[in-house]
Amino acid sequence: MDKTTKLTAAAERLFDRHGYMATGMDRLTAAAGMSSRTLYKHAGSKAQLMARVLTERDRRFMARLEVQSVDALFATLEAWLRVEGMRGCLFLRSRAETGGDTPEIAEAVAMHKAAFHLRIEEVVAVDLGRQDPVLAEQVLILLEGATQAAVYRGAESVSAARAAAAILMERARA
Amino acid sequence: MDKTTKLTAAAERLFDRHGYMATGMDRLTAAAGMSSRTLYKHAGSKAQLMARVLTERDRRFMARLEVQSVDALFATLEAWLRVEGMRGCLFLRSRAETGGDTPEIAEAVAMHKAAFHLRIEEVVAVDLGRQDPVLAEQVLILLEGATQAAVYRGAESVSAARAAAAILMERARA
DNA sequence: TGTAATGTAAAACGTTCGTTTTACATCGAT
DNA sequence: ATCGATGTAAAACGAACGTTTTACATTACA
Repeated sequence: MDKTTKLTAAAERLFDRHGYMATGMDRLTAAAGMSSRTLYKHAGSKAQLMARVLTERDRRFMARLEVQSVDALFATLEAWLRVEGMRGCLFLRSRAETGGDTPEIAEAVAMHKAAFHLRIEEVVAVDLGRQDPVLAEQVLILLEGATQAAVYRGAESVSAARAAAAILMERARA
Repeated sequence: MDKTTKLTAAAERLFDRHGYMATGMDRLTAAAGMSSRTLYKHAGSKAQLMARVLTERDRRFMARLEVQSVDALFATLEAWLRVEGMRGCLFLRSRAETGGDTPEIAEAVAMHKAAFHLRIEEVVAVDLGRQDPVLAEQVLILLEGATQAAVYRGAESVSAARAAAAILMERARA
């Protein structure tokens, strides 16, 4: 396993579990199994490491969202949350912890959220046979809400969101 | 204005704007206009200050949620977000930044979210004339989702969530 | 065989962290 | 007039922060 990959994976796990700011570089070196010198050669800085974790996560997450129906979006989210854990959106969390003041992180978050929004608009258009920006916004809100609610309500919140989306889709079709 | 109140208000603003961990005590003393000695006399510790900010915010927020209809919940949320800013849920953010490992904070968050959930179930029951746990869960998800989406989509996300809730309520009534 | 790259282990950098302490001022109630 | 409470200003605490450096080992290729 590549050193950089191992580092990024370890960082993602620790950032998610303990928070970005609360995760020190010593904890990272221990988890990644490398010296701080090697870590900095691959990471550059903590901010760059955070940004790389986000772009890598964006790649993995968006790959899963290549589906054809709104219902499949929720099925995908549920599987994702069960595997990756339910501690809230790592993108918005990074933005909140840095106050949006770290350019490389703010940019990675903005890119992801723009792609996320666009993908949902596309899936809604395919599923519905026409564009519907308001409905897409509602689906986005249900996905964000399920992610957020799952933190304290558990994975069943995705089922509730899924059912709500089905109702909205049904009504939009009629 | 009471010293403790002033401190709590300043802390809430800084925690929201820059993040909990990224806000140092020196920044707090400057913003609250008091020496560190006085600050610690009133705050106890940073964790206790965080917990107090949360319980105080819970009080203010829940007071606004004393409404009789689901639609009013969204009207209230929109007004809240416009006044208080849209940087995500301060409760879940505190939990994420501490990894849930600080008991007093984890407890404050749990209390708030339990009260929040209960209030929504009550409002749904009043509005609908009967209990509907699934619908209440969906309204909760729409409220959480609008709060989260508003961070990058703006306050109009609340309007979209509000319209979605209206559709779900209408269908539940039929 | 030798050299350049890549790694580790560990100390050290200066800064900032949360918190406590020291020394001194102000002020209302007795 | 004084005592106790309450405040400020500022230094100091040890620990942890992100980052760099020093000294040394391993490996791969010319």
